[in-house]
Amino acid sequence: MYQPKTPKDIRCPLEYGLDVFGGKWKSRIICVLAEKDTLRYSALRREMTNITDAVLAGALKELIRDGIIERKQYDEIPPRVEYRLSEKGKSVVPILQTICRWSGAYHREDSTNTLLQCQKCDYHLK
Amino acid sequence: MYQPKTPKDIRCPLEYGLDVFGGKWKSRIICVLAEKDTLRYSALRREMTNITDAVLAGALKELIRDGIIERKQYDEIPPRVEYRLSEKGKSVVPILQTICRWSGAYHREDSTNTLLQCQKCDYHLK
DNA sequence: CAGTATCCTATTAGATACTG
DNA sequence: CAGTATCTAATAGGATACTG
Repeated sequence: MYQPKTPKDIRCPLEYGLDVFGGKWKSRIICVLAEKDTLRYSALRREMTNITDAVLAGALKELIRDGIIERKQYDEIPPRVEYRLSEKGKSVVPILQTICRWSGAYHREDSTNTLLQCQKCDYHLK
Repeated sequence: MYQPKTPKDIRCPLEYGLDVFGGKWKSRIICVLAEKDTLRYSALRREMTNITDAVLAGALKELIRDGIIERKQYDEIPPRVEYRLSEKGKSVVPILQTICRWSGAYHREDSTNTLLQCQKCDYHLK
């Protein structure tokens, strides 16, 4: 997990937003949860393809801290933890779709390297 | 300037978009150029407050490569170079404003640490 | 003036092993 | 199962000096 020594100088709302859903994994996590609604930790990791636990757990913590996703823990054995978007989290989805739609015109898929979870995204863009 | 060894796995339009205007400086540069229209290198650096040449020049190169800004060089002495948003660059401004508007509800300014160039942004949010 | 070149640090991301 | 603890690697970002 990562922890900056200096508390990150976020100096305007725009920078705050880009920090909340920027980075390599956060937007993917939000997209997957937007589609699947509720996922257990292991299912979420499977959807992400190639993320490691250290990185996934770190990203989830930040998303929880920023109020984007909610974590619900069931005290069972074996343990069960479910993740889903909060209302705030759901409110960023249209923004991500807007970015996606804007980029769609410029980012032509080389077909060898496209995310499965973005087929939904492409569908919405038609 | 920075140059990744592996060519960055951008796997969907969303990731492309976040790459184009994400990072610490790119969105600021776009905002400043959206407001000032055309700026020389030195004026742009002045607007950014605390950016170094190495970092500014690197960010500008990426923005040019991605077609967001245009560079016009006048062969004078002393040299003059002007930067401005391309049409593609102008088309991202509404997206940045959307993010800004979304974040505005959550990012409460601590007033000690707010960007000058975001006063315009705040103005638009009223 | 408008950058490059070089070196350095901080942060992000990844690999691997381990645990309640 | 759902993580944490460590360690390492890659990269974004920064400081400083220099140049056509």
